[in-house]
Amino acid sequence: MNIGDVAERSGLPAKTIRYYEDIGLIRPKRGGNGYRAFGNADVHKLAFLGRARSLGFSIEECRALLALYEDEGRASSEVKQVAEEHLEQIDRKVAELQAMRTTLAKLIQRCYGDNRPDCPILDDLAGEDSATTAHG
Amino acid sequence: MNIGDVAERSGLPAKTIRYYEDIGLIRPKRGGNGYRAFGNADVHKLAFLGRARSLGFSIEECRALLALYEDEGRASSEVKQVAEEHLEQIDRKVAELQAMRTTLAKLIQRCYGDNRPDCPILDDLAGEDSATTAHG
DNA sequence: CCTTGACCTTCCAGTTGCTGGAAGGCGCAT
DNA sequence: ATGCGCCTTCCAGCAACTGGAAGGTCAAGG
Repeated sequence: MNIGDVAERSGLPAKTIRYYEDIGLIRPKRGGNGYRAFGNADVHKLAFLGRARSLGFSIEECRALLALYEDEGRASSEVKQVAEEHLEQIDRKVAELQAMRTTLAKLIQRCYGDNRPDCPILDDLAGEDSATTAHG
Repeated sequence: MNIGDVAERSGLPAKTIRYYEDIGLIRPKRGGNGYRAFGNADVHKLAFLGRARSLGFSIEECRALLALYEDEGRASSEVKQVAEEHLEQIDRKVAELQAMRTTLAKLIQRCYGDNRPDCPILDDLAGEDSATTAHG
């Protein structure tokens, strides 16, 4: 199978597949013409990676998950730990974004948004401590 | 004022301040020794930038906000629009993370996390369509 | 047989927002 | 003069790709 087919079947762009080979996530064979020659196992791995990435796992986490996947003797606790750490990471990120959201929404609400220059959003950013401020 | 003082007063690392000069967010003067010579206005701008960044505005959004801040004739609607677009961006990101979170939490819950190899998390990533699967 | 076009290859650069480090200059105290 | 702590510039690297240039390959059509 050539990279174009694999891209279609795995849902990943060809560029990304080449990149994944570069960083050692997959090791497709090569044909006599220099083209990558993928097998079904490669497609399967790539789809695995795509799903893991879509859950937000980093490349290194994906590498670890893939290794666990291929290790018949793994303990599911190892997988679970990777997943739990990632979940915590997500939760931290969500909390951070929610905090920003709260502050920003308050500022927006107080801004008239008309053609006059007075703006509580700018006032806040400028450090005028009116009411809302609660940054980083 | 030297960069060290400004870093302390603005809360931004010296490296970041130099970077902000590089990309044209600030334009401190220079003394005869080649050192940057900051004024209070620079410190103020940098603090503004720090707060905007802490609300998640991109550098380019910060640039726009700073320009609006310095434009006495601005309309607050312009500021509000920048802020509202950023708010929507945040909401999209939060939704994305929540979706990941939901899927991931379900998988984690179904994994025993013991020393046996069977693992619903890996099964899901491998594409075995049991129950939970719903990837991006 | 030759050309056309869609593939494939490699390599380099750019994205975002810094951060670290090397190599060297400046200013003050000893 | 020497040491220390500033300051300067420039180069590299992080994550995870993405775009594009320059060129090789392959199957089809004239």
